[in-house]
Amino acid sequence: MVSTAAFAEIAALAGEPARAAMLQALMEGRALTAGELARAAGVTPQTASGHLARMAGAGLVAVEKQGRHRYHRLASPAVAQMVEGIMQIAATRPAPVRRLVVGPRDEALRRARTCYDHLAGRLGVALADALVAAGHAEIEPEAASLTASGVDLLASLGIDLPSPAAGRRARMLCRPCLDWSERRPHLGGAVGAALCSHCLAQGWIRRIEGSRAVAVTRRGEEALRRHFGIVLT
Amino acid sequence: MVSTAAFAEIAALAGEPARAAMLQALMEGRALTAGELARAAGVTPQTASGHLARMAGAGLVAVEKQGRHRYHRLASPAVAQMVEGIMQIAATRPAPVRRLVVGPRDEALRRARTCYDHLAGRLGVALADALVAAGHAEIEPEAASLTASGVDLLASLGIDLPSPAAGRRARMLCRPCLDWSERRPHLGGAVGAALCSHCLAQGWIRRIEGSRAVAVTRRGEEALRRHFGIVLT
DNA sequence: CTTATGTTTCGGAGAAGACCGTAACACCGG
DNA sequence: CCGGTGTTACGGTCTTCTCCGAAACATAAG
Repeated sequence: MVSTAAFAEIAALAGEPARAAMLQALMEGRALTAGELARAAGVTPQTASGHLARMAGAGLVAVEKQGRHRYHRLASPAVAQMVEGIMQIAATRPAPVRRLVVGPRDEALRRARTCYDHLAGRLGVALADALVAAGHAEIEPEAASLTASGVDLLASLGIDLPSPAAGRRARMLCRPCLDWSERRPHLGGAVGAALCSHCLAQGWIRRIEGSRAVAVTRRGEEALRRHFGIVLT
Repeated sequence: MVSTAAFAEIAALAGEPARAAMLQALMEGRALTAGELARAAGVTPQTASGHLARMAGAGLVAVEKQGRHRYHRLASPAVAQMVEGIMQIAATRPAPVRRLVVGPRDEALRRARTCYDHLAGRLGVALADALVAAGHAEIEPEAASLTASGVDLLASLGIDLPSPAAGRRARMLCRPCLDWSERRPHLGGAVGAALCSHCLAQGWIRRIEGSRAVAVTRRGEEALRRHFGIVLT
């Protein structure tokens, strides 16, 4: 058995508000400094440092020294998936008191955001829906797959997909990810990551500072409409 | 954002040793009484009762009254997936002190066990490998799929698969699940569950009391060899 | 009705852990 | 070599939460 103690320790690490906030902040996929994470969690740098040391020791975050900064990121996609899993449950909880005022920050997040390394929110779901509608993908809650035409389309856009099994297969299995705000699956995993980084590289979207939200640029709107037929509301 | 508070609350619930033990016990997929869970966690019934009430309130476990017993089970497959995700990380942690003596109980678990609703351990992985080798399935870390021949095979064995999209598609996407003891993917999700329950129903395997381990019966050995070409070491 | 079993509620004791202030330590740029 | 900034270590306070004993409640059986 995965020792209950080890299980509890990992979960307990994620179960403290300050550390939880840091993990969520790291879900934007970038590496952040201890100071940034301290601000994100609303604690002093000393406190954050202690938390980060513990999480690093447990293999939740990886640290990279660079000059006088120490960049922290999630240790692996597996950790991101664990965080996703917890968020999934947390999101299905009945809201204790329905927040009447949903800030603009929330609205931006629901519209488009990153989920570790891929796109989520209405944008992520719209992208997934568009691919399915055009026969480029099959997406179910448990698994997903790019069809041959989907692989071709992405290749024609210059998105280089990882090539498992020498990439000789026309179809390509990929990971679905249940969107917590839309409650519908979107594309995650390596394919989702490739799509997301391509959108960023092409300037179709850009990150909004200090948040996991992303903004769709004017050029992005046009590109998404032309290539995928998406018009984001 | 999924409020950090909600996220932390869920993780904290899973992060207390007694509750963690209960969640792990519930991963065998059956509904257990409060008393059984108390024993599994090594606490008194009063303590367990309190924990279970909190977890039920948070939507982690579902309760069903039956006479003077109250049966508790994981509230949803999503919760099982969250637990799996945490176990994944806990399993990759460097073992603090390598346990030299691995009990027979551990050996049984590594050989064959249930993972919420499907098979895991060497049996689960061998089953997955056999299906892949025979061209009945494609399994990758991120996603998996039964091929047309796989769907036919299972149908011919009398395993009724869930039929998404009216089941008119020959192929069937399904969920891979990384085995924590074997570190390789096996079949989970609805297809894995169908396979597992069929094995149980046919008497090919039987549960070992008080554990997530299962034993392969003599009849099961033969059936697994005949239908899938599996010889479990 | 009475007894036995399973479960929940209540209250207090005890332990664990988060937090910050202060101070020391590393590294960059000049 | 020397400020300035980002980060880590230490010590003490404080809150939080787990845990069990005792007792009440619910249900089934005799």
